Amino acid sequence: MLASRTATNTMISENLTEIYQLLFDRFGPQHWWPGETQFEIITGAILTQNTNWTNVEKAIANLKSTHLLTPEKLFNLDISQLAQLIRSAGYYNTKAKRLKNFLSWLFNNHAGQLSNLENLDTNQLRTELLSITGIGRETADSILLYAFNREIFVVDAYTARVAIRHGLIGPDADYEQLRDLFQSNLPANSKLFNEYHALLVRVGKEFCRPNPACSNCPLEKLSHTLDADYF
DNA sequence: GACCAGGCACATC
DNA sequence: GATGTGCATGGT
Repeated sequence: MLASRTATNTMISENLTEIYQLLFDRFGPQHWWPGETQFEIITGAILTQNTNWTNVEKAIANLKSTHLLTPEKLFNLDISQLAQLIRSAGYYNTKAKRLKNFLSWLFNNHAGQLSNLENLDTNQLRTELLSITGIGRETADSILLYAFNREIFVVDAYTARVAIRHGLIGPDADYEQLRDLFQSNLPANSKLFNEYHALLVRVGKEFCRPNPACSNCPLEKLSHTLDADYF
């Protein structure tokens, strides 16, 4: 049992490495997360929930052009004004509240300083982020990886689709099982996790779509690709 | 006009 | 615990 389990895990590691190489060879570095500051990355992570990134870019451009993209400025900004500035990102009333929730937590618990969060260990920071209404697992993990360079693998709809379609995990895997798949079978390296997740989003957008089946996908060469019965 | 996009909380069963 | 629904803009 132990031997077969070890062999299986080794195969998964090899498959994950092969996938990474195929994606990186095709697409090259993705330069994620797009954002000049830690706070811009965090803001983008909340604004991009179930939303196309181009819509988020417009909202962030508004916050930048009005010189409001700092924790202090947004914390003091009227929520209805914030909602209007981020309108293009969709769900703008909901997301204005969520940004405010994050900022209230930051100011009430950490003196409004992102630098104070660097002192928290990854598990504690993750737990605290998840306690904020409007910050779920993907958003928390995006913040941990892309804003704080923590060794957390971000799971999203693309990650799940690629992993399930290529037989790396069963079709009913939940978020934490998917995160564990990558974190337990890859070296704990935030640079690798950063690039890997970005590449999965890239291949998911361009090829690994629900329908029709992919064509000319860089992962066609994988030997363990399943028929697309799961989607 | 339909469908999709780098989710999440909440109600209901 | 699983399932359904509201939230909303902008591109294809």
